[in-house]
Amino acid sequence: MRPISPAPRPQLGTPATGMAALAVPDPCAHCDARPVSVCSALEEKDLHRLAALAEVLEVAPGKTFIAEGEKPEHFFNVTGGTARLYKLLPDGRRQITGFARQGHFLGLAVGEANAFSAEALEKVWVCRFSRTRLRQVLDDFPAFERRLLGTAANELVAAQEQMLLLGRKTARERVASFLLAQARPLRPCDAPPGRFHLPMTRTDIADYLGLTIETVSRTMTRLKTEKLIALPSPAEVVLLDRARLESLAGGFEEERF
Amino acid sequence: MRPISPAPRPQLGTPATGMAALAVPDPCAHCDARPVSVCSALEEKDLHRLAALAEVLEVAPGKTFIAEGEKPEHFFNVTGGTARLYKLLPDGRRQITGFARQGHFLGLAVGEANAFSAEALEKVWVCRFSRTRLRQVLDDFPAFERRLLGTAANELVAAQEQMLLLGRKTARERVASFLLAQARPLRPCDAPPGRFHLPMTRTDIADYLGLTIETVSRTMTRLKTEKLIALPSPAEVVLLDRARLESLAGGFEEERF
DNA sequence: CTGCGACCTTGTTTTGGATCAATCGCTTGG
DNA sequence: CCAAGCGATTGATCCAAAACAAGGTCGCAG
Repeated sequence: MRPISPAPRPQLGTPATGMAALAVPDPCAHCDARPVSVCSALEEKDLHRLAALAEVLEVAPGKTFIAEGEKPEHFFNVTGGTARLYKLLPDGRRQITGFARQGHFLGLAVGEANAFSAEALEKVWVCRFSRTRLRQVLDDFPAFERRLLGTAANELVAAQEQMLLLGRKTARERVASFLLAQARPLRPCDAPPGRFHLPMTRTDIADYLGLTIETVSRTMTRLKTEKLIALPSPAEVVLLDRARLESLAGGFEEERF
Repeated sequence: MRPISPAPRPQLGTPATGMAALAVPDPCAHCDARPVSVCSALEEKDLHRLAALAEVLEVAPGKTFIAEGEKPEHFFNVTGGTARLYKLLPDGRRQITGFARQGHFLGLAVGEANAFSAEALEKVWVCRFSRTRLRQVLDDFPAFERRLLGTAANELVAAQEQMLLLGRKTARERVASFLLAQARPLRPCDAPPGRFHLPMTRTDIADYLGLTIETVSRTMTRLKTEKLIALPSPAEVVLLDRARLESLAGGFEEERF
């Protein structure tokens, strides 16, 4: 595993074309950690071969590029922007199962139907592979398959964490957990930013945390009045007291005053 | 993929030793479907080689064989019995993330710590591999790795379904979904039984569905008085009206009378 | 047989978050 | 400039499920 040196690399919020679409952020200089990605385990020569099998697409905000229940035709690597992944009940209740950012792999779904829908929150760039070629790709790139297994294992861990949140945490604990997760950098070794932008609406946050929009709003307001966070604007968050947020998110009893 | 013909195979509730520990139920005569399992994609000769790398263990009821937060030393294939998989919050709140039955694979966890604990509900038989040999096993058995990826993808789909349940379904819908899932046979092509045994307590069910024990009990009682199910004993369930249960579980509006 | 402990059920009260209902600020388009 | 529309916030009320509280049933050890 080493830097994919001379190839241009996409920045968050910029499109990526050709081979660059498969690239990922530079590994950390100290620990070599990178966000889990389709190709982060591949050598440069393999990247070129893989790029020939892929198409690069730009998805406009609000556009659905994976539809729950439909036959899976492709698999995707998100290279920029953010997408919401969700499931619906027949009466319209929605559960967002995750937000896909740069490096996220979509379409592992086995069987006859996609288990969820994916919709661009903001402009999204994806690198798309034909599903019929997946077998070929896996056979040709053993490192790719190994990496995919690692990706899936990571997602499974995240899904279990989310089940704990949805099944057993209070609204306050859920929002604290969410804000801390959003503050997590793409490369785990980077320092988490104290200030960041939320690309999703309050409705998205509510549907992700199993709450209503009103409860999300009230809870954020309360965290603000308690000086745990600041909200320069509804979509800008500043973490003012990370320690107390961590303790809240982890489900520790709240200290009494 | 074909039957592992002459090898003895474990029955639910019976121990398995030696190579049989790696075996799975007979494939369905009609569709060749089997429960997802470590070895269900392997040829018989590979099974023998793989068996040499594994130990067979019997886990007594109540015993924890994977502990959340500890360094993962092994990975497991459950060959009989049922285990609860759970995460805890510091104050003791518990979320059961799943129940592992015959064929379930445990320990894909990446990184330095197990993401959950696993505890035998009833007597459990597992086939255990040393984690340090995982790399070797994956390298030696490409079909194993492919199967593992399929397993992980299936679990991811189940986890997303559970997130929908925990985030957006009512108590009634959760219990209906749970009962139907418990009625699902190990081989998907088999007809689901109309009557089955619940190996877990009401407390386990509550911690799996994000409810309290009282709500689970009341909801089951109500389904019983409405003749959707019968409960010959607390642990024996008979599905009396599968269609209405499916509709309930799927989140369709309840029909008015 | 009796007493104990686990587990389950049922009744009552409480409450966290949902629901219903405005209002406020932006942005956009006329 | 104003109107319309959308997202966010805030307030008032409601309710599904939690919490609290008894009992009941069963299996088992003494």
